Amino acid sequence: MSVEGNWLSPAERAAWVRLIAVLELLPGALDSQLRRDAGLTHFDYGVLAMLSEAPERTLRMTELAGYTNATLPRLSNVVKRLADRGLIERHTCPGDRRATNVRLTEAGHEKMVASAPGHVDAVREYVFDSLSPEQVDQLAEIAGTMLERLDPTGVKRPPLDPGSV
Amino acid sequence: MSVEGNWLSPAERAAWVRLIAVLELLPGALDSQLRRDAGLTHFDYGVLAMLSEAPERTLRMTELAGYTNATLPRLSNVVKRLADRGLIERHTCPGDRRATNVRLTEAGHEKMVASAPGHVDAVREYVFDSLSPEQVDQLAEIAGTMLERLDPTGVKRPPLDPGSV
DNA sequence: TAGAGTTAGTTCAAGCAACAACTATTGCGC
DNA sequence: GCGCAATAGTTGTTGCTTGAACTAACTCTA
Repeated sequence: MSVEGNWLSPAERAAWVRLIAVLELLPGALDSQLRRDAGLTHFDYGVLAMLSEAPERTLRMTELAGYTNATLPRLSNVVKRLADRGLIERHTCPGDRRATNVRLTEAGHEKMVASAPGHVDAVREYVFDSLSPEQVDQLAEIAGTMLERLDPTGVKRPPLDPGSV
Repeated sequence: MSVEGNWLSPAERAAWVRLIAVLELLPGALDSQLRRDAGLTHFDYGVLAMLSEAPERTLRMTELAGYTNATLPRLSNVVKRLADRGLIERHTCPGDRRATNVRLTEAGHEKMVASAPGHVDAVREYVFDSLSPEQVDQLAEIAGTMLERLDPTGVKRPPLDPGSV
């Protein structure tokens, strides 16, 4: 590139090219597995997973958008499609009629139960099987640090209850 | 989720939810900066960067697709758009008339020189500024390990010359 | 209790990506 | 040499994401 100035160091560059490649390849790999085995996008799966952990299996659109790191328009379309398939329901909130509560249906819950194991296997295969326990902790630390820059307000982090995937 | 079986450990789950969030947010953040400041997608930028490091600033389509982790149809469209803007040129390879050689033009090189510093700043801001040198090495190691699972043949790794971003 | 401003969500147009089908060129076997 | 398979790219269709309006509902203030 021959541009002077504050360039990346060799160590940073090595980390960067690999991170970029992971960013490009991992989402596609996860999408392929879920789409093939469950007919779901990885993002769809995340929506269902968040709902399945929420109290009453219900969340408000804005809250759900925050947890899934999505914009509201994007979530709106995804939720519409999932509702058409009967996996979730939409109810206007009685208290605030601007708001919409999204609820996981029984069919949606069964879908999760059926598709989760295969997805977990894929996550293990692509990510955790080849990492040492120390590396898992390092990854959590590093990704958490990045998140504080990417989402400084921290709005977009779920309660971190149990069992997300 | 209440599904028995080989679930993720708490440590793995902590790493996973953070990694997922980074996967969702970082590409968008990089895209926004480049689109706003340079009128380029992050993928566009990667294409130009790869070309700027190649000998003669020229690469074959298939080779370039490998380096940028893209499918050939996707690259074909991107290259067409970049060529329309005068940033690259396409030449049928004299030796093998099936093949297309893509070359960075002088305008394309100037575009890189103009937009690289701002992009590097963004990369620093989102990723490296808040990581220790040890974490940078750990990240390189971890991402490299994942890549071996995601791209076992290793086809998709560039020569790792100097100055990629 | 109006009116201004804010919040929640949907919809619309434009652009990009994935997958499949297609063309053109090359190389190999007989 | 002739024909078949493999290689290198392109094109076209469909679906999804994004960003910008737009509607509806709520709140705060005068």
